[in-house]
Amino acid sequence: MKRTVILYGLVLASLVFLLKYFEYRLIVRDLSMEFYVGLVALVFTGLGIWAGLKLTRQRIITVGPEFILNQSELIQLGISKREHEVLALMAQGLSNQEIADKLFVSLNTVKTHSSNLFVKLNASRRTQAIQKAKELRLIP
Amino acid sequence: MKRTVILYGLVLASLVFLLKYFEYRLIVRDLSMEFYVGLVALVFTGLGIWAGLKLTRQRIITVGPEFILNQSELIQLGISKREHEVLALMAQGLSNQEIADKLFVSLNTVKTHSSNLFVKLNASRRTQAIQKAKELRLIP
DNA sequence: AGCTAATTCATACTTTCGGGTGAACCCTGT
DNA sequence: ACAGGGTTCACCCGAAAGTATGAATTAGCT
Repeated sequence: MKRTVILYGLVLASLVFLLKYFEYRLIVRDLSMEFYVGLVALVFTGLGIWAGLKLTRQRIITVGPEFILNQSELIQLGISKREHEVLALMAQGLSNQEIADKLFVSLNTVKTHSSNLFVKLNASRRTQAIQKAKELRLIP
Repeated sequence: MKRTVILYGLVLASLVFLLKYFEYRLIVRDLSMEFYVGLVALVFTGLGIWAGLKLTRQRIITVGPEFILNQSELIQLGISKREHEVLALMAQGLSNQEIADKLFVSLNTVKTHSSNLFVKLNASRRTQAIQKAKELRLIP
């Protein structure tokens, strides 16, 4: 990323240098103006393509295993922190009792959280809630 | 893809047109040569970036949602076709009754299949089975 | 044809889930 | 100080899920 920007700057600088040189030759050898501009256009098009690909290649690689929490959807559905925790543990295949133990709360509390989750996610089963939550990128 | 190339051509053509116009102004108003060339460079850099991204976007999309069934693991665990079907429907958030209806079998049959699945996947809950199955790439 | 694995179904029983209701206790912001 | 949302917990009840066991049928393989 940084290297790409620096490289781009270097190429730009050297091109400015070449530009001046060609400008001199333009007067001396009377090269056509269109050719000169066309060359610049061509070079910078290639440069643009290269820079664009370089700058986005990172994203391409990290598309697979990357997880970005959809916070807006989380807010939209009104899912609280605790509920989100329960949802995540649910998706890992834990039972309500196991979730309760992990969060140091009672089984009933977990039941309340999950019940609220099902309403908010419009689901009637935990498996359905997990499926929907994954689609909405609420959990990895 | 095709549209991108055509669009690129159109932008190029209109830029040639603008070029001629500016060339005229250059003589009349004596605009700086460096400014003129800089403008062309800038525009074509942007154009290059845009074209490059457009032309490679197809690849980016198909990287993520690709799913390759892990057949060897499926055989290793001794999971049958029917069991695999049940597993897939399970992961979609369906209840045993819904799976039974979809496969035209009785609820008891689905229960048998799922019970066998849990043993083979070493899971004690359907959510756990789903989680493990996804890790092993048995389901998308 | 005979064997094996897969598929199907049933019955009975236990455990887990999910729905409904009510209530206490914090925080936070007005 | 009070309202509101979040968190916590309890009790009850019915539905769904999971366990165990047994058995009939079908399909593939030798």
